[in-house]
Amino acid sequence: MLEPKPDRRVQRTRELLLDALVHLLMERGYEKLTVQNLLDRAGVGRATFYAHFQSKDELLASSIARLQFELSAQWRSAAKTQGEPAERLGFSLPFFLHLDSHRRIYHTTICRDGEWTIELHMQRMLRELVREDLQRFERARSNSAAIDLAVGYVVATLWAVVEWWLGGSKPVPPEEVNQIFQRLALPGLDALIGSGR
Amino acid sequence: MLEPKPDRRVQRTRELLLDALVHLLMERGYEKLTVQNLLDRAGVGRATFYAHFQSKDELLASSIARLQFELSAQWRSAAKTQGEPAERLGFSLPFFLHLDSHRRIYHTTICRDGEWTIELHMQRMLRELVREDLQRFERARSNSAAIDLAVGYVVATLWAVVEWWLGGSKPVPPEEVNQIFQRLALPGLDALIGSGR
DNA sequence: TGTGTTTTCGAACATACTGTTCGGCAGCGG
DNA sequence: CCGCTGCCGAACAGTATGTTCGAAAACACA
Repeated sequence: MLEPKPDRRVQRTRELLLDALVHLLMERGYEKLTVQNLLDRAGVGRATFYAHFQSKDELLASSIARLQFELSAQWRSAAKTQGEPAERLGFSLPFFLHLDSHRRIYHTTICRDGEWTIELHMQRMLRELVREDLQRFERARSNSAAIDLAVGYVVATLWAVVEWWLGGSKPVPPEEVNQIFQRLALPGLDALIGSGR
Repeated sequence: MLEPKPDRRVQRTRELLLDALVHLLMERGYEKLTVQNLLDRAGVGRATFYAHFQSKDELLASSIARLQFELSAQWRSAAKTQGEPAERLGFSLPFFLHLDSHRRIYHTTICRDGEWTIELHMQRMLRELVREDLQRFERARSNSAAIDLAVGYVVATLWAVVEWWLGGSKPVPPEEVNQIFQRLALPGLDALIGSGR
C-alpha cells in the first residue's frame, strides 16, 4: 500500500505541470524558465505547485525519473527478446533510439548553452545505467577506483557523441551513431578494466 | 596603444574583485555566489562593480582568460625547450600540473555539484587547445564533422579524468594521471581520425 | 444524494538578488 | 597644484522565490 490513493486532482496537477515543463523547455530553455511560467502554462495556482514540488528542479528530477523508468523497462524487454547476455554497453542503442524519437525536444534543450541542470540529471541517470552494465561484465575484477573512472569515461564519451549528433546538421541514423559511440568507447574501456592489468 | 592607461585605481579594483572571486569560489561555490558577496569581500562599491563587469559571469570569464594566457605561455615554452614536435596531446601534462599546483582551489570548485559555469568556461578553453593540437597532427585529412566529434570526445575524456582525479582520495601524481588520460583517449582518437578511414 | 475530508485557488506577503542612477568625494596623472 | 576620472553609498525599480491564509471546489465514501 505504498500508493493507495492517487487522487484525480493530484494526478491532474502533476501531469499538467510535467507537460508544461516539457513544452516550456523547448520555448525558453530550463535556466530561463520561471515557476510563474509553469503556473501560467499549466493553469495551476502558485501554492499548489509548492504543495507538490519543492522547486522547479524537483519537477525536472521527477520528469527524468519517469524517463529512466521507461528506458529501463524498454532495455530489459529488448534484452530478453534477443537472448540472455546482451551486447556490451547494450543500453546505448535504446538510448539513442529514444533521443531520435524525441529529436525536436532534445535538440532544442541539449544543444542550448548553459542547460547544465538537464545535463546533470541525465548524466546521473546514464551513470547508473553504465555502472549496472559494467558490473554485469566485469564482476568485481577491478578495484572500485578504476570502475569509477571507467563509468565517468563512458558517460562522458556518450555525452560527447550525443552533443555532436544533436548539434550536427547531417541526419545520422541512431544505429550508426551507436556504432560510432561503441567504437569510440570500447578501446579505452578495455585499456582500463578489460584485458590488460 | 591598445592599453595605454592602466589607472592604478582601475587595476586595484579589478584585482580586488578577481581575488575575491577566487576566495569565494572555495567558500560558497560559483552558483551560490552573489554579486553582493563579491562587493563585501572586495570592499568595492556596487556601482563600481558594474562599471568594470557586466555580470559575475563576465568576471569569471576574465579570470579564466587570464588562466588561459598563462597556460598557453607555459605550454609554448615547454615545447621549445624539448625539441620541436611536442608529444601528441602534449598540452595535457602542463594542464594537469597546473591543476595539481592549485589543488585546493580546483578540488573544491570542480567537485562541487552544479558548478556548470566553470565547467563551461574551462571546457571552452580546453576545446581550443585540443583543436589546435589536432590540427597540428591531422592536417585536414579528415572532414570537419569528424574533427568536431574528436575534439568533443577528447575534452570529455579529459574532463572525466580530471573529475575522477580531483574527486578521488588517493593522491595520484599528475604525470601518472596524464598517462592514464592519454592511454584512454588515444585509441578512440585513432579510431576516429587516426590510421583507419 | 449527502457528508466530511482533501486539494486547489488567488491574493498578499516577506525576502533576496539584480542592475541602474545620482551627487559628492577621493585619488590620480600631468 | 589643478582638473579629471574613477570610486562610494544609498536609493530605486524590477523580478523571482517561497510561504501563508481563508474560501471555494472537487473528491471518496456511504
